[in-house]
Amino acid sequence: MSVLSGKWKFHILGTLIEGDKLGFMDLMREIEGIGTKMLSKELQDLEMNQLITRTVMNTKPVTVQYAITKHGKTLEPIIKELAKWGAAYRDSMTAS
Amino acid sequence: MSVLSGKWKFHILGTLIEGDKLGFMDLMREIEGIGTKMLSKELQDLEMNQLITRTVMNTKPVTVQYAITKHGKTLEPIIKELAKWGAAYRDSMTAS
DNA sequence: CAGAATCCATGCCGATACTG
DNA sequence: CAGTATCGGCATGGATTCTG
Repeated sequence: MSVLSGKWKFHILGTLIEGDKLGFMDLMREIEGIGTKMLSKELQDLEMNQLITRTVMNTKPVTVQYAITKHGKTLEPIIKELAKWGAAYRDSMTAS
Repeated sequence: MSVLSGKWKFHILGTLIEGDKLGFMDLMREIEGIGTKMLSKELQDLEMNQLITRTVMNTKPVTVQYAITKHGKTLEPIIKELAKWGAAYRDSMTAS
């Protein structure tokens, strides 16, 4: 299941699930810490695996929209669980 | 949530959840493909994060038992989901 | 059996600069 | 805006060997 490898895949998918239809810059802003290279690479991976779609708009400064596919949505419960678990995990660590 | 990074963490956790109390060799056999270095390293990671326990037995050739902790069990639903998803994903790819 | 140690290849991932 | 190109560091992870 190396489909979900990479530091950012889950985060990207999560962001895309919440806010449908996001542009490149939107993702950059939401994810915080990722660079253009990583983002575009991860995006390509996800597109290849048909978890997201990439749509180039015919506007002036050129915009692109990324969105979750039906297939990608099947990951929603997992991502939600993962997010919950992550939060709970952090809490339990506050015994520092 | 880089706690779950590394290629094998999920697989190890999954194996440990199904078959409670496994030795080093058991894991090697179950996981197939992993080497002693990776296995012991991942195991240490997981122990540090308190997801598994490591118990050294006082037997002749020395055996060690690894087991899931209560904390680790909270990951069970996620791992199960992930496994299901992985299977479904593979199926959907059989449109090659 | 359990694992640490060593050596080494791959590639992940980051910063910066450049293109359409 | 949305990337690609390039350079390079550092971590990941594999094969093999060695220890208690």
